Amino acid sequence: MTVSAPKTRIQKRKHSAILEAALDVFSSHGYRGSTLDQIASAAGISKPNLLYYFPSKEAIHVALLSGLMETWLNPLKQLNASGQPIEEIVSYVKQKLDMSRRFPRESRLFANEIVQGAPRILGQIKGPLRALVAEKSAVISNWSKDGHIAKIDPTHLIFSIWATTQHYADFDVQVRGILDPSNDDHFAAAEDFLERMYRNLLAPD
Amino acid sequence: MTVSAPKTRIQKRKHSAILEAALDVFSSHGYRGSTLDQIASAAGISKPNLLYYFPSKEAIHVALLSGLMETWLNPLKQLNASGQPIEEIVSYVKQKLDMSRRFPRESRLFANEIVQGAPRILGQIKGPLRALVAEKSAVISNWSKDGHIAKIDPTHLIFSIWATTQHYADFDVQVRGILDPSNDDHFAAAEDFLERMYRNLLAPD
DNA sequence: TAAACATTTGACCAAAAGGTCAGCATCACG
DNA sequence: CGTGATGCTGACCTTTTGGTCAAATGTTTA
Repeated sequence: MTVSAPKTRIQKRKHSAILEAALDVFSSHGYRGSTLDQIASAAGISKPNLLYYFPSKEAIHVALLSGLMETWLNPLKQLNASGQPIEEIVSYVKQKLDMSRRFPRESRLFANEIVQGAPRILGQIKGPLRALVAEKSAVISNWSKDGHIAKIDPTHLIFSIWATTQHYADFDVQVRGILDPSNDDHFAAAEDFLERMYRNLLAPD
Repeated sequence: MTVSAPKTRIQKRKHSAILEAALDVFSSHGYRGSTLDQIASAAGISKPNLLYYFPSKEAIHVALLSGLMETWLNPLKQLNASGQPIEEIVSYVKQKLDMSRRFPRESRLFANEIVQGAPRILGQIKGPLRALVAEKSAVISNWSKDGHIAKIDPTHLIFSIWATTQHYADFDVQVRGILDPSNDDHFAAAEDFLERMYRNLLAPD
């Protein structure tokens, strides 16, 4: 069904046009709130044509999620056990915040999915994500043990980084509704705040 | 239509039964993902009966959201300008975390709504919530100015508290998928972590 | 260029879902 | 205990939506 391996030029173009449109639609209305007609229309094609490239609505959603999972995990993968501990973590925070700024749709896509129980990516969470967090938690734990950073729970540290950075993408309307709407660049202030927070937290006792 | 002011005993009971059921359903599937049949069934009544008490699906959703908004804002309202600054803020963090533990459905209801652009409560966000945040930000700013706490951006402080505490309700499946699933009480560890993080952040320079 | 293959779509289908309504059941109260 | 108000439901309606299909159009290549 051309799903797994697009071959021709036209297939590649349509494939990515559909995924781009689907990202737009799914991220702003959630899975159930999105319709094939919306996605097709956003991609500039007809609904049957859409279903020529993907066998079902769910297949599009799954393709999006698993295709983006890698991108999403990448910053954490880069956390380097041989680097400067505090700089490594602060750099991770900044990268995550930057992803919220540059890829808010991707963040909201995952947020929508997870808030509703992650029915389609629970496996990825309990598998690769869990393993990655375990690995990097161990790295952070060692930094704690060696006195390079304060003794904190590494997993909850990671959770807090996800929460504080993704907040600016996932709850964007709330952030904008509360801050001065004319000021579009709340990310600079957010970065200052978060850098300070994590440096204070991590400074060894 | 009995919507605004339930009178009889039976109306009161059914009204709250419906809202309770709707909270369950809406919070786990989102607005579009929930059906009147699901809600009716969860409330133990028929769909026409449900529509006897509420004029529409949307009316139920709106009733839920606005009814819960007050509860949701309450902890922040209690932030006392005359109290001990750091203790006031730490206490706010603990209260918010406790709400995530005790009322995860309510948290997810709002999360679902806001991630999708808050179509039904944007007014409440730009109105009462914005005003409350402005008021309490001013309080925190004064504490900074008077040297009782570090000089940090008060609004981003509030955002970070919302993000880190609500994370444990909104992204519950992810948290459970990553932590040891047999250990059900990650809230204790979360509280230790967050208390430490905010005390370190707020300690005056 | 013509056969083989790929792409596209209008028309259609069945199921799901929000909502209506006429009439039956039940309750409160004089 | 009778009557008016309140509560309840099966049957039905309409719209939306995911998905199918035969036929038409476009592209590739021997």
